Amino acid sequence: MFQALADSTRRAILVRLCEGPASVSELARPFAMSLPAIVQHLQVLEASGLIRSEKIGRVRSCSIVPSAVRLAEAWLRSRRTAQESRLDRLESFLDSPDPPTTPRSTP
Amino acid sequence: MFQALADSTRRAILVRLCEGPASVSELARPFAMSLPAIVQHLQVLEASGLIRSEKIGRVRSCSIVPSAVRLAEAWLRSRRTAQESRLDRLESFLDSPDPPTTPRSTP
DNA sequence: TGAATACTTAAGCATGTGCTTAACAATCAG
DNA sequence: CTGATTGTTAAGCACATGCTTAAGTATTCA
Repeated sequence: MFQALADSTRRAILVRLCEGPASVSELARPFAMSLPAIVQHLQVLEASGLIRSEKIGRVRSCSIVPSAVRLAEAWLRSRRTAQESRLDRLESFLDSPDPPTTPRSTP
Repeated sequence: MFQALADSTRRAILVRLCEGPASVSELARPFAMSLPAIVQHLQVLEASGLIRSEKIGRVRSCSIVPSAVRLAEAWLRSRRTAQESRLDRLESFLDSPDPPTTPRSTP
């Protein structure tokens, strides 16, 4: 999933899809890149679960999967909060003027 | 940055660093991988801004940069909320029983 | 000083990734 | 049916990535 997010073209496609579903050629339009290249990016995005797509007639409509984005977000948040709560514990330890567990007195 | 997050070894290193700073060989210990390989991963992580490191004597101490993690998180959140607010607007549009801007009557 | 520790640098290699072109479906419009 | 539109498949190529080993450098300790 982070692998899928690692490419700037794919991120740009995601940004576009935030505005609503789009077809393959619609997604390809802004890029100076062949259509098969875009299709490959879409395959990576779909394999990662970040988007889904459905083919109706000859046009494939792609849309974002918010729950997948939320998943990546949650991973990062849990890393960050783990780190921050560690800092908080350290801070409160350093701030505590006279911890009862420490026999030494503050000079 | 997402590029740096794309590798599972690097993500595992980040998870480890959430528990506090660590030296290079300390970070390398859990992995069945040569030390230079780990150093390369650390270079990628540091170049992306996700970690920083400082060499004291002969040991390099690495630690996480929470603000960078927050940045990646914010990117994902803004994508997700953009998408969700779009859905909300659609929903409220569909729910509105009689929009005053629409001249047609509901049959 | 001399050996052990803790990295660092450099070179090389296998595999993965992002792109291309060319050729092939499949569907819709006239 | 014809031909334009929309996408798909396949092959191939250049470069990036993740690893390795071998040979350094710097720092600490006995």
